[in-house]
Amino acid sequence: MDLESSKQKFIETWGLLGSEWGINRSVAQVQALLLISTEPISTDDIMAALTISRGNANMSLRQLLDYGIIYKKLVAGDRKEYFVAERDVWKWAVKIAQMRKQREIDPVMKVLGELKMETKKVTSAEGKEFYKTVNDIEAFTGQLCTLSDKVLNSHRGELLLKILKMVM
Amino acid sequence: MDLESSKQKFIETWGLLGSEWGINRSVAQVQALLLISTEPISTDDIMAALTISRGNANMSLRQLLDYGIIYKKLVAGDRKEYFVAERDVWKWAVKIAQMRKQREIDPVMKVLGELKMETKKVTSAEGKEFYKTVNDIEAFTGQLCTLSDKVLNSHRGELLLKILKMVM
DNA sequence: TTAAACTTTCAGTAATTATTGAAAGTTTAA
DNA sequence: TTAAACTTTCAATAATTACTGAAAGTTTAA
Repeated sequence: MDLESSKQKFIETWGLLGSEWGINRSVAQVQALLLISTEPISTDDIMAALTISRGNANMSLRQLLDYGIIYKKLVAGDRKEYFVAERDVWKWAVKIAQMRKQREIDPVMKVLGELKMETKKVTSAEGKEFYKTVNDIEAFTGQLCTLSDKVLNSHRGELLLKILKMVM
Repeated sequence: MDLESSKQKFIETWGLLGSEWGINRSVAQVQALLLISTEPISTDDIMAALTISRGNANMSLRQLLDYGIIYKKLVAGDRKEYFVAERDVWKWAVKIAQMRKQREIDPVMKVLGELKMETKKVTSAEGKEFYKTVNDIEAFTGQLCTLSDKVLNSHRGELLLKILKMVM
C-alpha cells in the first residue's frame, strides 16, 4: 500500500471516529488532512483533497479554528489563506476535551444541581429516591469533572504523566 | 416545580446529552426513565411515558440490555416483561465506557497500528512525517487506553478512588 | 391444540443533520 | 476607484439517522 492510500485510510478512519462521537465527519477529516500535510494548505486544496464544497470546507475550517486546534498561516506573496494543524497531540486533545466538557457536560451538571434544589425538600418516598439518583450521578460526574479539570489544566500534561507512572 | 416536571427535565437532559455523544436520544431517555422509576416498568409503560412507538421502545430496551445497564425483571402473576435499571452509577458508567472503547476506539487503534506498519519503511520526508504523526497519536491514545482499562477493570473503582485521593 | 398475550422485525416515512453552490460580502493590488 | 481574488453566508437539497406501526413470530395458559 502506497503512502497516498495510507493517508486516505487515516482520513477516513478519523472521520468515522469523529462521527461516532458527535463530531461532524467533514470537520474531523479536515483536521486529519491538515495533520498529515507537510505544508500549509488552502481551502481549495482541502476541497480538492476531500472532494467537498467550498461552503463545507469553509465551515469546517472555521469550527476547527474555533476549537483552537488549527491555525491560519500567511504565505508570502499569496492572498489566499493557508491553514496548519496543531501538531502536539496533547495540546489539541486537551482543547477538544475542554471545549466539549464546557459546552456539553457543564450544562448537564448545572441541570442536575437545579434538580437537586427542586427536590431536596420533597418528602415522598418517590421524591427521595429521585433526589438520591440525581445526587449519585451528580457526585460521580462531579468527581470526574474535577479530576479532568486538573489533568487538562496541568502544565504540559504533567499530572497525567504522574498518574500514568503511578498506575503502570 | 413538581416532581413530575423535575423527572421530565431529567429525562430530556439525559436524552440531549446522549445525542450529543452519539447515543440515540430514545435509548438515553429510556435509561433515564428506568433510573428514576421506583418500580419495574413494562414496554407499554415506556411507550406511554415517553410517547414513543412499540418498535422504538423495544429496540431501545434491547440496546440497553446489550450494554448490560438494564435488566429484565419478572413480575409474579404477569406475563409481561418488566425492566429495571442498574442503580450503581459506577457500574453502568464503566459498562458504557468499556463498550464504547471496545467498539469504537480499539478498531481505530488497530488501524493506526496498520498504518505504522505500512509506512515504517517509507524513506521520503513526507512518509517519515506521516509515520511520526500516526505514531504520536497512537502512543498518546494507547497510554489513555491502558490507563482507562486499568481504571475500568479495577475492583469497585478502587483505582479511580486512589487517583482522586492523590490529586485532590 | 389453540387462541390470547405478548415480543420482535422491518419496510415505509419522518425528522434531523450535513452538504452544496451560487450570491453577497470583503479585501487588496493596481 | 475598481475589478479581480478571495471568503462567507445561507436557502435549497441530499444524505443520514430515527421512528412508526402493522404484520410476523413466539410463548403460555387452558
